[in-house]
Amino acid sequence: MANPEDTAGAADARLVGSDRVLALLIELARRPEGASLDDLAVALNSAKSTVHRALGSLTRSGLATRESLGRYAVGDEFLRLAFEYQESRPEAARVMPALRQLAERFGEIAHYAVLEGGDVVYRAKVDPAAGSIRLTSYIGGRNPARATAMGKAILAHHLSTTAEAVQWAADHPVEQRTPHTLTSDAEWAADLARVRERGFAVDDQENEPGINCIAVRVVTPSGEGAVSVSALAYRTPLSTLIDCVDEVRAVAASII
Amino acid sequence: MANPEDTAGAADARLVGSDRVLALLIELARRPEGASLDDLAVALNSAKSTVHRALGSLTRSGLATRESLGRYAVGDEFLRLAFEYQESRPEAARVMPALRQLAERFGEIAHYAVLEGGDVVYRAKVDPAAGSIRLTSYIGGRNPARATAMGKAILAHHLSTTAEAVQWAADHPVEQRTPHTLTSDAEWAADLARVRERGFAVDDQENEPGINCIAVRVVTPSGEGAVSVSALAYRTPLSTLIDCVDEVRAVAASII
DNA sequence: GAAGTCAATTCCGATAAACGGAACAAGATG
DNA sequence: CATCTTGTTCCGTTTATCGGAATTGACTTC
Repeated sequence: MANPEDTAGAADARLVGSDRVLALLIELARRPEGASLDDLAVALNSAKSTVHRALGSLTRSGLATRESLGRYAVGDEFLRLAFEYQESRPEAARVMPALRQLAERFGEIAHYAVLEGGDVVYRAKVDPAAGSIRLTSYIGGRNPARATAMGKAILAHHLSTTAEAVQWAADHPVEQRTPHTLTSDAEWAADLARVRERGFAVDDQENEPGINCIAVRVVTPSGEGAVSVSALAYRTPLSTLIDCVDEVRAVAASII
Repeated sequence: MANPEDTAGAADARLVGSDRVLALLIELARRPEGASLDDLAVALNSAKSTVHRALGSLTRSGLATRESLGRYAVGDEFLRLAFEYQESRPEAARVMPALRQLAERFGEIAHYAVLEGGDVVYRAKVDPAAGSIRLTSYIGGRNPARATAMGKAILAHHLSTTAEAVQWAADHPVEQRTPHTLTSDAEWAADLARVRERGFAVDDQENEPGINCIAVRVVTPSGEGAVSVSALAYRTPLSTLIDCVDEVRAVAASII
C-alpha cells in the first residue's frame, strides 16, 4: 500500500520501550496478510533487533504469531480477547436481538452506536444475510456525529434550542464528506429541529455517497445510544426507510 | 532486598517493560466492567506508578481509555483493530455467506474453524437471529480437536489408517470434558473411521454437555478448515442434523 | 462549605533493561 | 552449490524503567 501512515503518525518520533511494542501491535493489525520482520522494522523506523525483541514480547503473550517464514501476524489471542470482550458487554447483549431483527427485516445493515465527543462510536453491528456489499464500518470505529443519522438522533435530545444547536455545530466543524453533507451550521440546526419534531433522524448520503440511513435514539441502563438501519440508496431509498419508521421504533422500543 | 512474593497463579513472577504493558492490556480486556488503577496494580503485582506509566502508553495509542474516575477500560481502537482485521481476512469473507445460510436454516450457531496443533481455532461464527442462549465460543478461541466435530472432520482426511489415528490420539490426550467425551484412543479412532466413511463428522455432546454438532471439511484457497452447525440437543437433536447433512454439504460446497 | 475519602499523578535516585550496529545462522531459491 | 532473504544472537553503551512516598485532584458527606 502506497499509503502514508495517517494514524500512527509516528514514523518520525523516536519510539521507546512499550510504546514501540504497542505501535508494532497496531502495525501488525493493519496487515491482514502479515509482514516480515524487516518490513516491520522499516515501518516502525527501528532496528531489526529491537523489533525482533518486541515481537518476542507480543508472541509470548499470544498477541502475535509467526505464521510462516517472513510472515508475522496478529495472534489468535488478540482476536479472542477483543471478541470475548465485545460479547461480554452488557449493552451489546442488550441490543443485538433488536439489530438482528432490523437487519433481517430490511435486508440492510443495522448499527448501534453511542456519542463520544463529536463522534459516534459503533458498539454493535449486524450484517444482513444477503449482504454482499461491504460497508466500511467496524465496531469501535467512528464517524462525525454531525453527518450521521445516529449522531443527530442523539444530539436532538440534548440541543433543545436552535441557538444551542448552532453553537454545537460551530464547535464541531465537519468536512464536506459528500455533496450532501450539511456543512452550514444553520442548515444543520434546522435539520436537527426536524429530527426533534419527527422523533427520528435520517442521513441522506451525508456521510457516504450512496448510503442513506435512519436512526432513533434509545436509552438503556448502560446509557444512551442510537440504533440505525443503513441502506444502499439504489436498493432501499430513503423514502422506504421513512415509511417504515414505526417498525424501527417498535424494534428499538423492545430494547430493555 | 528479598522480595518474597512469587505469587502463585496467573501473574508471573516479575514482569518487566513491554511484557507488563501487554499483560496490562490483557488484564483490561478481561474486565468488561473496567478497573481502577489500584485494582490493576494489585492484579499485575506492580507499583501504582509503574502501572500508571503503562496505562499512559496504552492510552496514548488508543488501546485503553479512562471511562470515568476509577474506571480504566479497553479503548475503542483495540476493538476497531480486531474487528477490522477479522473482516479483512479473505478466508472470513469467503465463508461468512455460507455460515449465514446455515445459521438461518437451522436456527443454530454456525462456525468455521481451522486446525492448529491439537486444537481447532474458531475463525468465523454466525449466531442465529433467534439466538438467545449464549454458547461460549469466540473467534480466536480454541477447543480440543479430538472432542469436536470440526476437528474430526479435518483429521479424518489426514489420518487415513486406524494405526495413524490411534497414534495421533495418543499424542494428543484429552480430558473427560463430558460423559460422552471419547477418551479412549481406540474408540476415538473407530469414530474417525466412521467420519471417513460417511464424509461428515458429529459431536454428540462430547465437548459441552447439551450441545451437539455436525461438521464437514472444506478447502479454500487460504487452506483447509471445517464448517459446522452447533445445536442445543433438546431443541435440535443430532438425528435432525444428520438427516440434513446433504444441505450442510451443499452450503459448504458453495464456499469457493 | 469544610472535612474526609478514594483515585490519580508527580518526584527521584539507583538499578536494570532496552537500544542498535554488526556478525552469524537458518531457510528458501534456482 | 551458490545466493538470497529472513531471522537470531552478541555486546558495550546509554537511557528509560522501577517503585516507595508524597502531592494533587475529584467526588462525597455531613
